[in-house]
Amino acid sequence: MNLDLIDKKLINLLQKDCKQTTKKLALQLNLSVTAIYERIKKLEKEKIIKQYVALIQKNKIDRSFLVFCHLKLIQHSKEYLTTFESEVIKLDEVSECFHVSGDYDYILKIYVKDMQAYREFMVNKLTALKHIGSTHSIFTIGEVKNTTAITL
Amino acid sequence: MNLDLIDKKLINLLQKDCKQTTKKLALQLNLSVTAIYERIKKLEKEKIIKQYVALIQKNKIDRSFLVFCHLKLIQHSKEYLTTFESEVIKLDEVSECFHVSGDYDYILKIYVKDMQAYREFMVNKLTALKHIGSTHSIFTIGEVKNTTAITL
DNA sequence: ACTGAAAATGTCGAACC
DNA sequence: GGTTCGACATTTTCAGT
Repeated sequence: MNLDLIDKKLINLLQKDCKQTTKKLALQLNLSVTAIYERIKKLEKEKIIKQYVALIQKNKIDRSFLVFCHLKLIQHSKEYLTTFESEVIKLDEVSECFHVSGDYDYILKIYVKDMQAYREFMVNKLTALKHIGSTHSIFTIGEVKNTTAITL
Repeated sequence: MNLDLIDKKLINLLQKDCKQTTKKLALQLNLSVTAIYERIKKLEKEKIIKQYVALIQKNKIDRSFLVFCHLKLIQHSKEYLTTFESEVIKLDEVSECFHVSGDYDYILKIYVKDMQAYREFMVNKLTALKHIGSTHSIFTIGEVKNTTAITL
């Protein structure tokens, strides 16, 4: 699908606040409510907009300690990869997990309450998974930028 | 604020789909529409819910090449840190940037179109910033898990 | 927390530029 | 592609209990 300038602006606005009314969006984009309505429906149908979600302030729910974990498997057979992946998905603390190229195999992004909670997570959950070779944890000491929006 | 079980379930539901009607939420949680309505308002007022956003399918907008970049500054004076941070925030390609402990200073999460776009980003934007010592790029070859939700 | 009701929006068809 | 108009369904919002 081809996105024109208005689509892009619309997407940018919805990435900042998806609960604004079509009326408000229409005003900002100088179009009618119906036109905006139809563009949004199209973006949803084309799955360009894949989801509408609430974002939570993590420090208010005791989950603001962020750790990146670099992880290596003991071996790289397909079986090892898939079993590890299907298991790591289930861990609630792991909000992101990417298979990467380079010195290690995976990067995990982990939100927990504090260092003690991280220790418990490591001991009881992460290193309990099969086929794990080594891990390296990097602790976040400051959030400079953290957005879900891709500016078009 | 103290969250009871219903609040937690409500937050979990809104993190998956924040556009469901209060009616639908009420049914799932066995409460009246108004009760849910007031709980949501409370969560918003307390800033536990900080934002409602649309999530975009990145491959449909040519931004599905994900790179993690580990970055070191040449020096760690407060001035160097703050100027770097205020500059890196402005880069649209950088969706996340965290100050971390360890071998390097920052981890950046960067979404671009492809390797060529990444090269251009590096040459023209990132390494154009002041005070940068070294960078190390890690390329993502697979997305195992990528959620914005924190399960309560 | 609930019921009930008013106000606002969402939704969509139709006629048209 | 865009517009306006209109109408009904649905939701949001809130007062009263």
